[in-house]
Amino acid sequence: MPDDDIREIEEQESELIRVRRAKLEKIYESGGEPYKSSYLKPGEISSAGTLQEKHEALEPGENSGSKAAVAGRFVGRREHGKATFADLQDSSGKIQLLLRQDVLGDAPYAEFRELDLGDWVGATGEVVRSRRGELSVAVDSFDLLSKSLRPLPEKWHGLKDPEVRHRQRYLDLMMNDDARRVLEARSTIVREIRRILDEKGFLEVETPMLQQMPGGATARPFITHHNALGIDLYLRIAPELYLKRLLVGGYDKVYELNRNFRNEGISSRHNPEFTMLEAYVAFVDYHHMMVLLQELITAAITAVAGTTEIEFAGNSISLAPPWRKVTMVEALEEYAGIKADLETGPEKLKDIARANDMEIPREAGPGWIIAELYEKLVEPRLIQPTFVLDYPEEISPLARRKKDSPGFTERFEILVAGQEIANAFSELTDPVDQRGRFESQARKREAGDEEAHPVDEDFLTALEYGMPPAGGLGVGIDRLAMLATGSQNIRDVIMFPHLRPQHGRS
RNA sequence: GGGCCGUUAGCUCAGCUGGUAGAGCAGGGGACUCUUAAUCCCAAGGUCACAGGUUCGAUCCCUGUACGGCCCA
Repeated sequence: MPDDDIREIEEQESELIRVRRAKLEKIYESGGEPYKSSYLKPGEISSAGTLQEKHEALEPGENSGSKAAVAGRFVGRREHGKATFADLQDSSGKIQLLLRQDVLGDAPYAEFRELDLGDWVGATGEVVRSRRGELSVAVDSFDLLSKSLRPLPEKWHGLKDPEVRHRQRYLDLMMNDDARRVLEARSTIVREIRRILDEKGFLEVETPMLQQMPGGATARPFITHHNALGIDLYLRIAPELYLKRLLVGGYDKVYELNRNFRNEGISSRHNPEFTMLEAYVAFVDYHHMMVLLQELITAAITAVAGTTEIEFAGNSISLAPPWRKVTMVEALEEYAGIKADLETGPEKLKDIARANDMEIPREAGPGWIIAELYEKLVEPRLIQPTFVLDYPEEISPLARRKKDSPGFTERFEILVAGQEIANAFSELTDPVDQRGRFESQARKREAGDEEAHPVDEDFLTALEYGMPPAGGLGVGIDRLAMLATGSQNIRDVIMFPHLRPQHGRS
């Protein structure tokens, strides 16, 4: 890059950045290295949290007599002429540095004053407690580990702009304890779920993300392309059909905790890629999956919140089991005052739907209308954890039919705070029935329903070899993390949520 | 997709039915050896998101666009 261009770019930058670049140049000119390769040896650096714990008993004004090394981002400075207090932040918290010109020497003290907030710094010295009671490292030596060229967001109000918080998550993590707490809570949930399933003898597996036929859910997929094969592939909308193939293969407890991709709108409750737990257990039906789900969800929430009693969007929610069970048809009557089931007759159902401002696609049958009424009128009102049972067959092409309840399946969802948290059913294992379901989905597809399930011959072949009776479940991990942390926006529980591309920036 | 709201200094925010913008923090210079939003003094910092329009004159009024937030579908 010609010098002129560099100069032009620098002129466009703010004064703040230019000052930092000048300091960087100065360090190079004096033979310094502003980007070190390492600091001390592993184990020699103490975390802020460890020091705070270890020296808890140290009295204000008292010196511990023991030396320590710390390393972190330089985030605060209070200068008093020949003495300076500084704050270092590491992943465990903050620790104060106390620097004195008479201890450090004139030149190093002046050098420290050249540091900018945001720089990574390492320091050694005696652990002391200041007269005002703040645990501190009385610095006898320090090193600049990495120079920061950009100014930090404001120290007191922090970084609030949700757009910057999500686009530049690293700033959010630096500035907002709450952002760290929420994202770490998500990690806790995932760890807890894995721990429980592993203890129960489940096998964790990974099945294809790139699929030739996107199945296992009703949703529009992302399309991608395989150059060598010359074919389009789809990012999976669900792992379901592959996990079931593993049951055909003889595994009796499998799970996958991984990403799904659905090509739909982005909102405070939808990210195009989201994390889902899917688990399958051979020889059980959906009643068993209710017990398992209750255990998983209460354990995950408790691991984060310490209790099953949580607050969400102004509601007090008790997740203590057992949770209430209600069928979809019962719920529709109880919460919406609508008496409707598959006996009601298509014309009457359509009248009810229209009376509730619903648009009815041409290919929609009675089962679809009932489910849609339920979703629209009942779901938002299910605040306390509720199992909603027995979904119409029409919208459940992979679930087993419910005996004595024609047109319905052994399927349930868990609703908490008006949101679907989990979905489960007694799996359909009958290959002949499954083929019929696929075919009726295919007819919907032909009639214009882009989300209808395609006929998957390869999966049908697998089923024809025999799949054991099984219960299966899916849990939306992002939704669960929202619930556990009281986050009302899915973007707060995803490290790097999808945002629209910005104009004029790469 | 629709409605409402927002976008002003690096960050957090003010800005009066229209007269070319202010504060705090951060940054620069100076004072200060126990502060923790340190304090005090001085100086500096702006394409008021972008593009049009109305007007003698627009951060302000109007239209459109981009991005974001909330609500609805």
